[in-house]
Amino acid sequence: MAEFEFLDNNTIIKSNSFDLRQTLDCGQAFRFSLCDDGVWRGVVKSKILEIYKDNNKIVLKNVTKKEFYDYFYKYFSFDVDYSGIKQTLFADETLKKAIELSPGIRILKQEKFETVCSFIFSQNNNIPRIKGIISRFCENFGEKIADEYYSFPTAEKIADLSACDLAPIRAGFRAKYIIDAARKIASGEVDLESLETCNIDSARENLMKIKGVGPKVSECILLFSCKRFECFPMDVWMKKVMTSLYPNGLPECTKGIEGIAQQYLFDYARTVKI
DNA sequence: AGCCAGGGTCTGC
DNA sequence: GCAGACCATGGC
Repeated sequence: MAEFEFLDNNTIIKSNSFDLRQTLDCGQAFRFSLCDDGVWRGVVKSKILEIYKDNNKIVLKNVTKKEFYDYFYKYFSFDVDYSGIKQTLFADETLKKAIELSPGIRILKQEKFETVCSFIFSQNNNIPRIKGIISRFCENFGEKIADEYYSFPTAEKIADLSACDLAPIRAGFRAKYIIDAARKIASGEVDLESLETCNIDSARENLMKIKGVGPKVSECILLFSCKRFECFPMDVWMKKVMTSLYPNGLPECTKGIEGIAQQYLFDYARTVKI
């Protein structure tokens, strides 16, 4: 059976490694929400994405075959063999439990400037408030697409502002970091495009030229927008995981895909509250 | 009410 | 190199 079907301008996905809540609301993306009609909506590349589950299939509404293969195929990591990865990680008992809890997590390949800003906003912050700040950021400085839907602001637009212009979004001390990020990205001092292919340590160094981007935020950017699966963001939850579940370090089976293992463990830690 | 949050910077040893 | 204060804000 084919993994994808294309019908009436909708893309239909059949995969047992894709759960909408587990993927869109697991702390990697902050712009999706489950609406009252059961449809997940969010803005990606200035397009309102509508996704819902229909029996065993997932429907990407108004996404044509061409749009899917041009962009969303990689956005949703369908070029990644999740069943193989899960099989590899099953070698570890704890990871097996984590994966069985949330087998439908996928790491997204999100837009880079959006991911940089999102994880700068995330610093010393909680997920509900991160969403609020990002939402106000888009409302104030993005383009209106439809009622209550806005594109993510461009680096060029934000580069022309100053920190006090961001007061309405109530980002606190993070506002000045966003301005610094936008200016360095708009000027080319920090090249986001090279992050996917260049040496991983120079990718990290490059990102940390931005004020407010340290080790944890740079790992998140590389993992959630560049598919650098060896990156391993260490937040307070993952510190708990490491001290209580892996005092001797990560198991061998995670080698090269530490970031994917991390996302299962992050969700597991927050759900079972270890 | 007070602790905490997908941390980083700055200062002082 | 490393510990500790400090940072704005609001969710719970």
